[in-house]
Amino acid sequence: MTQATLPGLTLCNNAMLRRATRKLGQFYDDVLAPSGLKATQQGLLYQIHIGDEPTMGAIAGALVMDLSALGHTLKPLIRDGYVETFADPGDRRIKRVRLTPQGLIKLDEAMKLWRVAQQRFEDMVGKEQAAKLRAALDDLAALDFDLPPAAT
Amino acid sequence: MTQATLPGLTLCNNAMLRRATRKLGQFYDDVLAPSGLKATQQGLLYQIHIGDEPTMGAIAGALVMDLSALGHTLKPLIRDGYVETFADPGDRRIKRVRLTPQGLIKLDEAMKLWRVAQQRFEDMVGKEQAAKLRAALDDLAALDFDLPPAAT
DNA sequence: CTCATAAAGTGGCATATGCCACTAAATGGA
DNA sequence: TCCATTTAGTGGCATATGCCACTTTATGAG
Repeated sequence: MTQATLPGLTLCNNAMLRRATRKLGQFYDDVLAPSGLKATQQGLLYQIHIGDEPTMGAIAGALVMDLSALGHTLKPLIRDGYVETFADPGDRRIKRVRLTPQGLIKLDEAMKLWRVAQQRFEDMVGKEQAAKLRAALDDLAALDFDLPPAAT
Repeated sequence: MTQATLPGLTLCNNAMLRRATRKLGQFYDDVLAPSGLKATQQGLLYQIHIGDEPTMGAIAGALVMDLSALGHTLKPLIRDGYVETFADPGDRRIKRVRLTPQGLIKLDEAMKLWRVAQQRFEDMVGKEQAAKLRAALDDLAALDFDLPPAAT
């Protein structure tokens, strides 16, 4: 009960991650603002771009994101004409995604700004440090939390 | 244009951070589910708990969160009777926040689950590694991105 | 004391994300 | 061939977060 000695939330891996995400998100968003895209949208356009007309599921998987969340996030981009979807000819359950010409132009524009943000970030924390952090985060995203005990 | 050689979004510090946050968030949320709280809510209740009837601004600052976002996030917790607010007697612009008795009970319940998640996480990535990650994320949240060039 | 300005929140609007219940389409038997 | 099951998305609902325009209080000149 002596809350004077209670540890801060600095001990929670999840809370720290969210907090850092808010901070960095604000920074990248600020730099990307002139393009009219949020950092999340730039990242999503890029992910679509580097794929070969990826399916919704493939994108969601790559981004470790819920499929329905991806669908929601895609809506404003489709509305604004940056992205379009089409049913896979071979399997009509599957919906594929691609950038429109406008989307490609917008992505180029956003990438220029992204490089600025990325560079400024790495100038502050150090290229090495940044790479190490990304590697750690990559590992994190790949973890498999299932099966609590799983002994034997 | 040869997208075959385009680097994955693995290079974007921000994207990696968000991705890891989604992953870890799902894990902590899963473990906390029996309490009915999301990990963000548990973290917020805890932050309020360790403070001395903190002001909205103080909480937002500690969590590196927008003040209005905090206000929004607090609503369901107030609605569910876990948190209550009251005007500071000395400065009526200031609103202070505290847990209700119910909120304290719920926090205890959630903390038990949180420890399980935290422990399982550290068993997987290693206590050392987790601490290092948190430290890095803490530094990140403390960065000051203002003044781009700032030479001379 | 009076008013311009700063400080602290609120509300509205928009995106980010998740879960769940459903629908549509493909698949694997019987 | 026909149906139970699985796969891929959609829509609705709820929380997480931000920005911006205001409203309410304090404060600090004058």
